[in-house]
Amino acid sequence: MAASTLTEVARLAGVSPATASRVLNGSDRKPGPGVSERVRQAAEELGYIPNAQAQALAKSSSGLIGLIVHDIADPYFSAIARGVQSVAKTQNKMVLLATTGGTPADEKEAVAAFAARRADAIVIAGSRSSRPEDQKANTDLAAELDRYCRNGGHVGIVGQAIVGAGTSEGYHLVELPNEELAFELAGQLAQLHTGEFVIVGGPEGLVTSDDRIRGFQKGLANAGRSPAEVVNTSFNRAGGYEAGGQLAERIRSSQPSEESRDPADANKSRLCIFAANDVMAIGVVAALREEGLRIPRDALIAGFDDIETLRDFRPALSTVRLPLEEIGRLATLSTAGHSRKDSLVRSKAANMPGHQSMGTGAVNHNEDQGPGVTGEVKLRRSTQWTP
Amino acid sequence: MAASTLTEVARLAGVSPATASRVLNGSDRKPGPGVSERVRQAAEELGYIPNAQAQALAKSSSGLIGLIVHDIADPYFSAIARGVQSVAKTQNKMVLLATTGGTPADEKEAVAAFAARRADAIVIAGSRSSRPEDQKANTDLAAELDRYCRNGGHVGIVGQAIVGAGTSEGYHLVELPNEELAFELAGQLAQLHTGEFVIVGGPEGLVTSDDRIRGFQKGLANAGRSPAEVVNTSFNRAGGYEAGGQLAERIRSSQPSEESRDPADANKSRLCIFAANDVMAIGVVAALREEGLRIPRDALIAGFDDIETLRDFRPALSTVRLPLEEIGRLATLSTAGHSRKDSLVRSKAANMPGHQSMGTGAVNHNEDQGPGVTGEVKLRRSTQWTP
DNA sequence: ATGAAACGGGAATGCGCTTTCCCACTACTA
DNA sequence: TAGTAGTGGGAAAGCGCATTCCCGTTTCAT
Repeated sequence: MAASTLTEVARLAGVSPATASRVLNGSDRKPGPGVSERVRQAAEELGYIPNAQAQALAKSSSGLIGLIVHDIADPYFSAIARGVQSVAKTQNKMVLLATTGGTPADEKEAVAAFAARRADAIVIAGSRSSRPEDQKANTDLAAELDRYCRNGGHVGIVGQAIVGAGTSEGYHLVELPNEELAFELAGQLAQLHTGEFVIVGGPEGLVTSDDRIRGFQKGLANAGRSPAEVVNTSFNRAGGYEAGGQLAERIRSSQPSEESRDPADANKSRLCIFAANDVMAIGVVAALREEGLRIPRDALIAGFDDIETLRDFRPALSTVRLPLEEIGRLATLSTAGHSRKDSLVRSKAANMPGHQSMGTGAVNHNEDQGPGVTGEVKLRRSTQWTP
Repeated sequence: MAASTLTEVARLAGVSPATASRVLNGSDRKPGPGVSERVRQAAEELGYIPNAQAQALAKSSSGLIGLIVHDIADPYFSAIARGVQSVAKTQNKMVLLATTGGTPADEKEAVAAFAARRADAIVIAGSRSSRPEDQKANTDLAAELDRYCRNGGHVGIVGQAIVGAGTSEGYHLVELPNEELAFELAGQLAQLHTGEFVIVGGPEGLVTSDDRIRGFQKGLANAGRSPAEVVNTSFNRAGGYEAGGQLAERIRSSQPSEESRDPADANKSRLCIFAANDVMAIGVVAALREEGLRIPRDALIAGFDDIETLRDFRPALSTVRLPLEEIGRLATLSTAGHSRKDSLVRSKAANMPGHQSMGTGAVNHNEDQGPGVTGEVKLRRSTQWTP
């Protein structure tokens, strides 16, 4: 018992397949009411479901949106995925998922697979890699994307432009103000913390991480502070946990003895640890606590992303809110044309008030005045420490 | 500049499309080495990417796995999605995502859409609804699934069987021992908590929630405790937060005055709140804290699922570990045939030691000895309270 | 009343690929 | 040497649908 076809429906309704096709889909030609009714009824009777493959083949448009993420279980990506999914739904499209672990080679594979499926659009989330060993794969990825675009595809990129990719028609970049927001976060933290800073970041060459680290360092410099030491590790909870273990030792050894401890200078001796994302920050906290240290008594922790499920964490992380779901929406909308008149699209905010020396020049890099994303620093003044 | 076709490759290589097809895909007929080389080179030169739609149409198998979830940003579902994705990758398939918010009508739509795309398999995660008003939609869903299966599709269902769905060949159920594990959790909690219990659950008729509530109540009864009051709300953080607000008042009003408070009887006056999932539990905690209450001083909180990003929450939730990623894997594998000899598949553990009165009879319901899932209670003995 | 224009419907072609069927040719065995 | 099995390749028929023509009818303006 195979699925019924349009031809069968047509035969049952006593019309030609062409007519059946016209009534069952939104064709511009509208058959007569009597005929329409018969066809619709026949379709109902047979439980007809159009073969999307055949449709796609015939009109070379698949109704598919490809989404590329590092890891769908990472709350950062799943939040973006929700945004993508939501606009896909409004457009009657489906989203095809590919997870790559961040490997450019896998991303290239995914793009090829999406191209093979004639996806109408591809959304790439997740940091680029600028590591030398990934350069070749990045070039291949760029080439693959170029080809996809030349064949009429649209791609929306979240974060950073893909190095080596041409600026052809189909490219749409949703920039994330990682550097700017990290800059601002550093500035605000520097105001309430007089002690030392340490940065826990992802592996060198992970652009998102590097951007945030760079911004943070610049923010410190701008506040007249010396650069923070950087610990590079993996860009996830495990990495944060590992770094936290190292830092715990260090904190303990540099701590004043229990007797001489004075709440008044706690702030000076205390470390402020900036983790390049919230999940890492949580890992840091877990490790520190496991070593018997207490937050915020022994260290101040800041993260990035403002992950939803982590907002109820206590003491609350200082972090930076990124509207992840909207970012996903924007990236998807940008591929659908007409995005600039959409109300969801706002101009990118200047996130570095009163500071021009960062070298980025104009804040909005988008030549085409494309969608911009605004974030927000969420500072937690958990300066008081619990003994 | 359109994408190149197989015919073009064939022409460039000086062979027929048939031959080109044979060399570029794993056909059973292997053309001569010279020819193969020419074709492969021509394909390379043209940057040929096979049109998956056309392939799917021709061999009526799409290489697609459909995944239906309530909300991809919910960590419960994104963990399952990761599992699905991982086995999809090993099978060289792609996963198509549909989010439904739990509405059976939307789930039916999703199944139809997947069927239209000729998905090789469909995995449905997310609780069923047993509410009367959803009955019609459930029946429709079952019918749609039945049809899909009769047409050769395979479906893997996570959690509960879909009411009204026939037990045809393609059906595979990955049962979750929600009731059993909640039973056990209640038993263990009853051992360390002498006070009252309250249950915060999802809306009545949400089967997963109902199962967990029922199991918990039975566990309490088995421990000689009176049934807990049940607060029904939405099955997410917001619901937990709302319920937490109500409970806060109640806790405060029933609390002994500050002066007469005696740590010795804290355990008796304290409430133990079981939230039907971790995210709700976090919501409860957030609300209680906002009302000035402290955990675990003023209340004990337990959850369910053991969500990864929530494991570092302090004080740690008592919860139940469900191997979500593996559940996703199992559900996907079950649709691929041969799952029962797979090493990942273990028999379902009996999670109700020494207790036979629950009425479920044999613990393993799977007639076909299909895959089973084992969970684990994670009790947190945070009985000491911080003043 | 007669022409053009609009309309409702069907036949046929093609989307890009797989697969069956068929043919020519080689390499055996008897 | 003749007959047969095996082998590498091509021609062609779809897979299920959209769409372009094309044709017969009706409607309207002239």
